[in-house]
Amino acid sequence: MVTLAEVARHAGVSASTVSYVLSGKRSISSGTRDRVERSIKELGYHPNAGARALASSRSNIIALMMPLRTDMYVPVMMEIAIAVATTARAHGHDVLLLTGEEGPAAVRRVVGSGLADAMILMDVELLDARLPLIRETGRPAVLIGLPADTTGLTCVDLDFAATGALCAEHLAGHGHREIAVVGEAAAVYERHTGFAERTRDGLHRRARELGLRTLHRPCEGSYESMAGTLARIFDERPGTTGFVVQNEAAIDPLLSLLRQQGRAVPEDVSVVAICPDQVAAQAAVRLTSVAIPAQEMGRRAVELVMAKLDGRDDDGTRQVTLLPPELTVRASSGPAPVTG
Amino acid sequence: MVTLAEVARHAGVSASTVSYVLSGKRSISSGTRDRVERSIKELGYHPNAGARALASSRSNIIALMMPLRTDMYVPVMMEIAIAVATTARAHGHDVLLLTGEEGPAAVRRVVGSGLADAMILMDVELLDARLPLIRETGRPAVLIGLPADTTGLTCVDLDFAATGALCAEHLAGHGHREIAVVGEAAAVYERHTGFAERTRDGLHRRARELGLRTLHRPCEGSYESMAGTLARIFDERPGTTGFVVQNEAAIDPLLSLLRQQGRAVPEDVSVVAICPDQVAAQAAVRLTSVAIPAQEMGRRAVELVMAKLDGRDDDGTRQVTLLPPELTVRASSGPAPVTG
DNA sequence: GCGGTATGTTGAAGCGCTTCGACAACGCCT
DNA sequence: AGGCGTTGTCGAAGCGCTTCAACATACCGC
Repeated sequence: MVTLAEVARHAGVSASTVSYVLSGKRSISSGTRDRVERSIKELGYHPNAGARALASSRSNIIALMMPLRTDMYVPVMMEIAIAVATTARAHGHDVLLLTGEEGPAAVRRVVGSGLADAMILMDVELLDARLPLIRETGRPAVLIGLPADTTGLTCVDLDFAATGALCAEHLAGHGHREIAVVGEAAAVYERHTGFAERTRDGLHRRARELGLRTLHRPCEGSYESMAGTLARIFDERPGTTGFVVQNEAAIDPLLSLLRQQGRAVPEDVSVVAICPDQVAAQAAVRLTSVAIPAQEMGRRAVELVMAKLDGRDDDGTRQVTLLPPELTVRASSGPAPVTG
Repeated sequence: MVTLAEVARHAGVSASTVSYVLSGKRSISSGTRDRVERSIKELGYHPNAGARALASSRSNIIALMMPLRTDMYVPVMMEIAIAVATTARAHGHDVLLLTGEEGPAAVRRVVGSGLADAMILMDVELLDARLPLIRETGRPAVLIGLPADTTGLTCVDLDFAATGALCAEHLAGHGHREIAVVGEAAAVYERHTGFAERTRDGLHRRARELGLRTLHRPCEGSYESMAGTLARIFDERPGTTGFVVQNEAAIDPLLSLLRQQGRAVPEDVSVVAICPDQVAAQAAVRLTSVAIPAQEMGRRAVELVMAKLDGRDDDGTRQVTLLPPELTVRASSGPAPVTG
């Protein structure tokens, strides 16, 4: 392996000069810089990451903690992960992938060893066991998701309450009076992952203001469970004409079942989904949907982390970034059918 | 931050002794070991990763290179990634997540800087641009997938040729004579990601041996493209009674469309999918399928990497590990309908 | 032509760990 | 009792980089 010293010798300068050329922390005459850069290229030099981390106490790595759960919608996680990795690289950082498996201990390990300069946590629960650690270590961290108490924390998330409200408004605007919400799997609510509850509550509140009747039912993603859920919904509220689906896995089953039952979308029943645009566009009926801005969330999280690492900490204000939901009208929603 | 030296002082031993307690590379009397371990716990010591990497030229990090593509089935990738991370942790290693974005340069960077001790590459193409680098750097690497030329490389993959053959056998065994294969998106074949072609070829060969007529059609995952593909299949081969689906995204659309056309599964038409078990079990009809052992692939890849890092290199033999396919019979396949 | 400020470059001191060779202390054998 | 191999511990030399203080040089106004 080529070392900095060899580059220095080759270029006829001192090691520190090479270092300053690399980091740009000191001004260097363009002549020297050129010579050094040429030597670097010629020798195929790559700075040693360990030595760098040791000397500068900066690893240029940020840790991304992902859950292990399988009841979350995986493509969204993946999209966030990729956005995080891509954005981090654009800032000269790499991403360490941590699974939830180790739990809070992973935070301690990674922070304690100086392996990562900062962390991004996904799948945050309302009372997340990792939060105390994050607060006490004081290492830069950004959460994707919203815990119950956000004091001292920086969070990014879609504004799910507004998302729920937006869905209610859209359906109300088309004259629907009774709507059903196909929620996430029951386990998601039990675990108190905030987003599902915030969506539900935001939707309920706005629906009440608009005079809508709502019915909220959790649902596993499978075809069978969707069948059961749907039957119970129409059983309890035969007048239901609008659906909001939050569990992406339930989308295809729902559309299948509705068609099977002879209910046309959007003529008889309108459907609004909360899902990535790609999913909405590829479904059997092109779905009116509120997008989950996975990429944007990942990107923002990294930007916030970088700001902290660079010490431009926005006064510690505006700690919670809620992305405004955007509803795209496609082919699955329309005026409520004229009854009676 | 607590350092090794402080632990040593606290325990009344030398720094090297603490180091040897930690690494176990030298025998230590149980008395000393206890004292050191107690000090470590008491002081909350975590070895500094950078210093360790510098001194030992081992970072205890393995890099996982994932593609950025969106035409691959994401959940499988994710499952592999998580299995890799989990298994790596069990071996005391962490995982660095690299996206395809940087391309081959990422290999050079990560290897050159000593950031990672080894690499695992996913989404390997037949003529992958990363392979020459891998070969020349000589760093331990394992591919998930099979390139055209595997000399000097270690690979893990599902035996897709056998998978295709197995599907043909299953359908032939039930008396089907004309079968259609719904393949991956055309882009996947154009990119020459080996698995799709190997499945196709394996299936064709066995089908010919068994006297089956086959028709292979690539298919994007969307509902619309599946509709088009299906129409063309029945147009060209009205007698088709068996389907093999390789594109997971096409599964739900296919089942929907078949039902819509009044073709009952499995009475009129049998369907065999190549997909993760979970997908097969959750579909509208529980699918007879060949599982994609994502977890197993991730786990194996890490085990192989670890073997290389530990110098137990299995004589360099058995470089290619092909996992045997397993077909699970569920509710979507059965005897071919009696014609005439 | 002088003090003073920029500007460019350098030597040396670590960063916290691993690891090698040395060494003491302790049986054990003959 | 003397030499032997074993076992447990230590000191010191780095690993390759960053960064500080110091220095050399050039340039400015007066």
